[in-house]
Amino acid sequence: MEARIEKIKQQLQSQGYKLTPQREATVRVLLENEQDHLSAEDVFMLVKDKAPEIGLATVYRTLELLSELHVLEKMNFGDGVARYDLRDDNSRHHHHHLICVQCGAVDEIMEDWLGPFEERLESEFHFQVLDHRLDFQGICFRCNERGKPDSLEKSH
Amino acid sequence: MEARIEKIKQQLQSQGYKLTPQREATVRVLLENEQDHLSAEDVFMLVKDKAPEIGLATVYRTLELLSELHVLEKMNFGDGVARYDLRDDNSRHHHHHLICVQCGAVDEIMEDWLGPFEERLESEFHFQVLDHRLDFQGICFRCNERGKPDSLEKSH
DNA sequence: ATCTGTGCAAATCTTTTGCATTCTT
DNA sequence: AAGAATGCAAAAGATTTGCACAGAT
Repeated sequence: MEARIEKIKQQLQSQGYKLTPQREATVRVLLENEQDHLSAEDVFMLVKDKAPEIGLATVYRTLELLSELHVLEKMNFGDGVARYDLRDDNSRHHHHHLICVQCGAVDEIMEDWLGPFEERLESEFHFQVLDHRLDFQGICFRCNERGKPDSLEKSH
Repeated sequence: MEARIEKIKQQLQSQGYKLTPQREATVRVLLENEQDHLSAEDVFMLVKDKAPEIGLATVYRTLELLSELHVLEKMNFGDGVARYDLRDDNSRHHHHHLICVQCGAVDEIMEDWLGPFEERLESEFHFQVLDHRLDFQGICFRCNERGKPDSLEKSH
């Protein structure tokens, strides 16, 4: 954790920015909730516990800055708010999302299935791929289990 | 075209809704610009040519209604506005997007590459897939050509 | 008459911006 | 003192909602 903060600090400094207390508190919240796809409002509320004087605008500015540095990825799952994902260490991000339409959970698959397709895009479509995004909408395993704990259960 | 409007009319009527003149004008705009991923504002301006008295709220309500009926898909490409895609005739939609980060164009690939993965998700992850979304960000063939018309051109 | 749909304006919600103040160097 | 960063409040932009009115059955 400290190592990752140190790294982000260096990414900021290499571009002339500082890791201020507010920015650090924001980054810590993101690290502590790495799987959670927080919205700006979510981050704001969590950061307020650590640094109650912080303003919402600062959170937005920090998230924007970190997105520009490719520390975060700004995503939109269609619910009207932007959500932020810490990126894997370097450049491209290689995971996919499983979005449950029932409970709203967003799980991640930490594999990259798209390499072969990206090659086809470049050779056949002359499209130079910089990044990708793959989301599946459906019913997650938790909701599936809840609905029919096992095949022995009677329906009503 | 008329056949598709007729079909949408029936989808509406089967749920107790009517294809009013405003709704029909909206649908026609969507059909005429099928590849264009229009925003609500875009649709509004185009519909105004056909039906100048229409209100923006009506366009929003129509787009929302058609999305609920799965005639349209509401998408978000990250530029702060929702965009709408006519869906292929029936249920699941099977095309992918190539989003150019340089000129903003959104092209479509009318193939479905994900069938095998969806099977894996169901068997390995117990995730019941209802739909998916696959977007690639990169540089489109047009911008690529503009940048280097052919490989004979010298760089500066 | 009733019920759906519409236009307009106001309200709401998320995000951005202006500006005076604070912090860091 | 100078520049960067912050907090607050106001502004902006997209979308939704309340409501009186128009249209169709």
